[in-house]
Amino acid sequence: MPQLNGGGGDDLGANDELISFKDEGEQEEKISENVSAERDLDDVKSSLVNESENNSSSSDSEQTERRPQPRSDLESYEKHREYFAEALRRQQDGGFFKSPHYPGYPFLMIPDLTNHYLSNGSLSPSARTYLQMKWPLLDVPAAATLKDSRSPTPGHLSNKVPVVQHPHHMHPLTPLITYSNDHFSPTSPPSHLSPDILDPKTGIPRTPHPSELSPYYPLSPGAVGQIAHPLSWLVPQQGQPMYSIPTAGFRNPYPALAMNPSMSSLVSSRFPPHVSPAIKQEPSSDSTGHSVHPKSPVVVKKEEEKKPHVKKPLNAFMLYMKEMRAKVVAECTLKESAAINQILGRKWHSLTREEQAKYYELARKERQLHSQLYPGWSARDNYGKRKKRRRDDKQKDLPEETFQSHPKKQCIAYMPPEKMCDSPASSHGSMLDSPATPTAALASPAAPAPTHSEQAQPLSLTTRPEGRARPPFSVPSKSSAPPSSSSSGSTHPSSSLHQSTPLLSRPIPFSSLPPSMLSPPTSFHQVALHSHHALLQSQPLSLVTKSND
DNA sequence: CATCCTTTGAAGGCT
DNA sequence: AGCCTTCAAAGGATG
Repeated sequence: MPQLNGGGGDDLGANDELISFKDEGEQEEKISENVSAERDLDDVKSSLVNESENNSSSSDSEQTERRPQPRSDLESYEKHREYFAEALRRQQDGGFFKSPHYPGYPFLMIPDLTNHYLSNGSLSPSARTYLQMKWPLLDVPAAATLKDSRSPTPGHLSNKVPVVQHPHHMHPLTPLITYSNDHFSPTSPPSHLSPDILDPKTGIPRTPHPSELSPYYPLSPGAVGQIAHPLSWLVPQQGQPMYSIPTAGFRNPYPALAMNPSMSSLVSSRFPPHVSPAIKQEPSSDSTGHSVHPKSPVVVKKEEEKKPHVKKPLNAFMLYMKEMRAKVVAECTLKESAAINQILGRKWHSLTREEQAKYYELARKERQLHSQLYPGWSARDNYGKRKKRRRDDKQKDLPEETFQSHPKKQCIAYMPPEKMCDSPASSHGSMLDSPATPTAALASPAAPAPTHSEQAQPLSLTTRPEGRARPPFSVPSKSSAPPSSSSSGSTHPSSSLHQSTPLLSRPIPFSSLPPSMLSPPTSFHQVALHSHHALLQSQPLSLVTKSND
């Protein structure tokens, strides 16, 4: 599926996995893994065939391909994942997938999303977005709506949970997807089905030669704002793009960047074209280096305000949060982000090393992309962008580590409502262990990942109150911090506040185990984990992270 | 309306 | 080197 291929040499191609078939061998392997559950596949197949027979309204006689149901019957991509996997395989073998969705465009290219299923079997938001881009008629329920029957949507939430994830509510990794060069137009069929790629004579899709591919996102200036749906995904939230997408039309993006097509599509779609890659270039100089008129502070200030705010790339946890938030929100009665984030924080710790590694890798690519787009950008640039220095103020107010004087509401307020969900208080623990969390070790793919035990175990389940009395397994966070544990953990604001009272608690033994021993989990530390877990669970847990005592 | 809350991770500045 | 601060997302709560 060439039009989905990000093109060769895309070292940023997080999405290569997703939609390109560069490494067919690998793809094949993944696919075969995916379809190895023959029984499921058979079920799906027969189900699809039956449904197809019942619903077949098309007169196509070419039933050589079993196919998923048209929109109304295709409940979800997930449901038919095996089918799609097989279709994909066939496609890679040179065949085509016959789409029932587009009468005029009989063939549909199947994206390989086999690696983008979440653990719950649903597609990742980025994959959803992709699907919605490519298959606008396909109902792809948002994660929030994919809850299985055991977690019915609370009535009061039902009208707030999007049936289909809003395009703008996309996963930040979406830009990493090697979107095809085509894009949607409200009035035209998806371009991947466009006659452009159909052989004009036979009507059969052909594989466009790379040279035939139009420039990625060949939008005319101003087109962005005119295309509501398909491109609105470019603007994540509240009209605010991930990396400040301007309303202005595209200009020639970043000639300085040697970008491959997929990269340029990202640039033109997501990153502010008028932000120079060398963002720190002297603003008072024009492109020729000539000095321009010195500007008054007011003008400079205005221009600064005009300047798009290039945000920090999302880190692994942020990416995870984006992906999982909707799900957690849907499963809980909670809506408050602070509480949700606590849950997510704990869930994050419960992820396996591999699961986390995925996000670290994606975050790394985000950063890489970001740094290529904005070589001169510094996180420092955004300092002060927030309205206020709340913590500065707070710390001025708070003499020392006097949590007790913490005036704000406490998480404890969230305890009751979420028994049903994976609340921070419900099982293993608070995030207070986070300061010692070694996840930073994963920051680089090359870096040794934290041990499975470190991740899977609740770590220090000590909540703030208990935390003050040190848990048996704990050691001061600094003493045995695993390689690198980086400041990360101990650096976030709340933990900073807590630093004088080491809460935490990281179990000693596992952190020093060699990774080979830790992953996959051995019976040894599974047992250990279990006992540790049991111990911790026996302790009263609280969401209170900042106790008053 | 602006800010806080809450999480983890990354980055930069400071000591 | 290690510590500290800020920001990234999110959206209800709060002042």
